[in-house]
Amino acid sequence: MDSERPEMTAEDHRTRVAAERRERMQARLVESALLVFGQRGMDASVIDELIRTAGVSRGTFYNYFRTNEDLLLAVSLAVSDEMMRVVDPLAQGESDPAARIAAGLRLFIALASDYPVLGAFLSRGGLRVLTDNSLVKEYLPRDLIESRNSGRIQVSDIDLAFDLVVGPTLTALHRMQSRPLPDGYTARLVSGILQALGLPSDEADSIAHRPLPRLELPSDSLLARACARVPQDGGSSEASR
Amino acid sequence: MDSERPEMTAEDHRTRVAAERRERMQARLVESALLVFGQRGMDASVIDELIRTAGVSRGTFYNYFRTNEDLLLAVSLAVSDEMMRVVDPLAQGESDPAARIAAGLRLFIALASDYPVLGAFLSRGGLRVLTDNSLVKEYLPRDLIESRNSGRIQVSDIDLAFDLVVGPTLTALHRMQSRPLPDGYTARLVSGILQALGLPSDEADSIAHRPLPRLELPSDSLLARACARVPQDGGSSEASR
Amino acid sequence: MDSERPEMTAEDHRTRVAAERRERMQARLVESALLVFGQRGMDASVIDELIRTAGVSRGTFYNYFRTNEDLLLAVSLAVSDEMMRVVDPLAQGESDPAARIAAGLRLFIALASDYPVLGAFLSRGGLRVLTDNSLVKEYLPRDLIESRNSGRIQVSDIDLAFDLVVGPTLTALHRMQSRPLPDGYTARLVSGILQALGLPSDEADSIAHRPLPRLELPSDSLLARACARVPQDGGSSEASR
Amino acid sequence: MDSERPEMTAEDHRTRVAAERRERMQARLVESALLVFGQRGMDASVIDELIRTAGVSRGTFYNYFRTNEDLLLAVSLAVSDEMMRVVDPLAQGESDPAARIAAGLRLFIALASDYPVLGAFLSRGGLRVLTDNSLVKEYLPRDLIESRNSGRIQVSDIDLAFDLVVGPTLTALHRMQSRPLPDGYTARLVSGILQALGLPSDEADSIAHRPLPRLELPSDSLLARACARVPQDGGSSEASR
DNA sequence: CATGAATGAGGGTTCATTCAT
DNA sequence: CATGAATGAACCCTCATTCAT
Repeated sequence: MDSERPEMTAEDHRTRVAAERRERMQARLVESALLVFGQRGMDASVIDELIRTAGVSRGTFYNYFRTNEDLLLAVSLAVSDEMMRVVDPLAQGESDPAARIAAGLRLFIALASDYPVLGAFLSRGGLRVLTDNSLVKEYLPRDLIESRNSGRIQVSDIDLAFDLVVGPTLTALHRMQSRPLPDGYTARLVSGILQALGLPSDEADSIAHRPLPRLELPSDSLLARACARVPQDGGSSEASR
Repeated sequence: MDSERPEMTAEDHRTRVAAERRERMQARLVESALLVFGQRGMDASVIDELIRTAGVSRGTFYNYFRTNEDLLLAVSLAVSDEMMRVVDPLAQGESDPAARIAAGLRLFIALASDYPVLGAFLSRGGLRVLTDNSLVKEYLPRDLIESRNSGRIQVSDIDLAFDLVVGPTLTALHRMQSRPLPDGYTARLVSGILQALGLPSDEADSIAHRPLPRLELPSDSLLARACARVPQDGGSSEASR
Repeated sequence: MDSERPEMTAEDHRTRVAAERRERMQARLVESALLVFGQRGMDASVIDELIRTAGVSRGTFYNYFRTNEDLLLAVSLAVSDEMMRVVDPLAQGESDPAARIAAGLRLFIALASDYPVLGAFLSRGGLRVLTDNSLVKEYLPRDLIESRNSGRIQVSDIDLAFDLVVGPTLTALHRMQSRPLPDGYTARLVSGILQALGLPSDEADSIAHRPLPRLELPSDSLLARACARVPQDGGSSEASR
Repeated sequence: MDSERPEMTAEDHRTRVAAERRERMQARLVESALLVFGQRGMDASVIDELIRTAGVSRGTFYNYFRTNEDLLLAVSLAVSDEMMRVVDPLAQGESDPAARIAAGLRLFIALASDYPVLGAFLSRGGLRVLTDNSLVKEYLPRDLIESRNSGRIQVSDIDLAFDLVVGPTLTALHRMQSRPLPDGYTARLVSGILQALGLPSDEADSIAHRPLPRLELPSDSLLARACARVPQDGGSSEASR
């Protein structure tokens, strides 16, 4: 992997180093933006605060993003991507689509709870951002459709099912911003959602309280790094699962 | 209330006329602000557009409101007030608290549907504004508590119940902004909500589909006047009830 | 002129006063812009310097002009307008079109010499601005055409004649910026121009040396006011006629 | 120049190769700058466009020029130099200084016409750049003085003569930017200039219409290479001579 | 030398708020 | 009280220049 012709190596090296630096800077900016959007909202004038948070010059920002919205888009994508990579594999462990939905929601809320920066971002962004998330945009409808087709849920209109699922979840994210969710809250919320979809209450309850696998962030996690930079740090939130 | 001493009458008259003028101006500003907030959101730069919409000078605005947020507050209060005056009396017709919640939600959504200006405003405002609304802040918890205490619903945590009710409603308001809700959507949404709260599905369905009284706006309605000033006017939306 | 109905008078008064204030501010800005453009050129970043020169806030500028070019246009128009109102009536005293051209050019150069602010502006603007001037754009072609049609000049191509006239004039404006034109320079320049157009040298000389009427600026003169605000003031320049 | 001591040769070689590379890079930058200045003017933000045009990195630019103005100076010098090397030898063929001036002007204008990149550059630069040009700054005054001293022209003030010559020429360059000069335009312009200087019209005409030698660019011509890189290429412009 | 990321001063523009008339 | 000109802080964005690799 190393005994190349020297002149190739030199150039390769330079190129690779440069690309890595660029990538790290981009990550640093996205990470800072996640913080700032969470604190000030998506419509705030953000650039000044961002570059202070990232410890970077004005010009640097514009070397990476052409505009405010560009940045928001990038953050949304990065967040979405990381959530999917973390939550989805765990949720896919369930073969029952209703259980999959339940697990996904609980993990999702747990993630937002464990990483308050994420919660703040999603809560601030509201439906606008939440709907951009692959987790919500891709996986949820897919699981809802499968649930309906296999008769697991009684709601035929997928849009309607979507509203019944996403609405309470978002409201919970919002609530979480002012104070941590009480013990068992999330499971009971999800149970309610399943009942709204037409599952019998005892079954909903049992599904919503199954033990959950442990969330594991990737080593280069955006969320982990972003949270590490907030003054009051978010401890673990066993309670909210 | 009127047979005063004659020499006072002239002054009284002047005072009363002035007060009425002031009131009318205030109403005009709030009405315009409702439009503008609905179109551009709560964080937008609003004042220029507002005074143009109201056909009023900059200075006049500041004679009535000290600041941007002041205005938002006033609009929220006015909206809240009118909604309560319209929806609540009708909902109170139900003696079953669960049915009262169902009727309230359906009327609420129907109102937002009939008066798109209201829908836009509430959707744009999200939980931030919705939670300020007396309808939601006062009446809903009251009915939820009563329902729980009388065993009509199985959710003991009122906050949780609140999330299960408000979340889907808000999501529906949001959905409505891009396209009218399909026929019967609202009733089925409310049925789902009731099931989430623990009602059996057949009972939830039956309650959510009961005939509704007709909405009647007060003669000096803020909503009616605001909607009358929008280019494409909102027709009646029987469908969404 | 004053015994109107009182309520009309009051409003009229207010309206008129406001309009006058606005007009004065606009004049002040244009006047300052004339200075600044003359000192820094048309492409310079001008707004900061302008508002400092005018002693006015950033916002005020934008209440009157939407952009840099807007301002340049306004200044060009104002300058053009004043020049026409000053120079043209005097030049029209001549019935011979060639003599009219000669008088116009000499007065034009004398004006730029007497009011260095104008000279700087026109010199800096070069053909771009000069060609926008009605004096040059309207009157000169008209007189050239008349001269040609009556056989006073031998150049049939009006564009060519235009170049032969405008070119040296502009160069003289440029020269004037570094040091005052020597005595009789302008007359000799104009004589050369007339010869270029085909007049015999003795006739050209005689026409170019005729006594000139005295320049008289309007009482509210933009040029006078602008010059009055320059540190080293431009004295009279008998020499350059 | 070549029979050095053998042990030095290797180093010499390296040195010479490096120097040549440096020279080629410098030429490439100047060439690109000529294009860019011509397209965007002297005051435009130029460096980004320049390095894109030259296909070179930011840093490289600063290895050759310390600043923007440095670059403009270098381009002016290079342009001036090439023009002199092309035009002057041909003009010196005339023994009559007036004819020399005429030939120089016509060749100058023809050059700007044949190589639109040059025309754009000079027209954009105006007197600021034109006056820096050796052609104009050195040769023209010399010929004017000789003409005056030998009684060929009647204008005693050399500055005045200069204005009468340079002014129309510059205006013609400007005109040429919007549309090609009509047939014979240049000759007639030059005839007018000679008349302005005091030559009789028939003589001026005859001098200005003498056949011209053909322009021949050096093999490593800056102009040729620059023009070759412009999308729509400048064909030959026999017309304008 | 070549490279291109980083810098930050500088200029443009908006908009909530004040205040003299 | 109505008016609308004036204000200036706050933002957005560009681009000449530097510097580590």
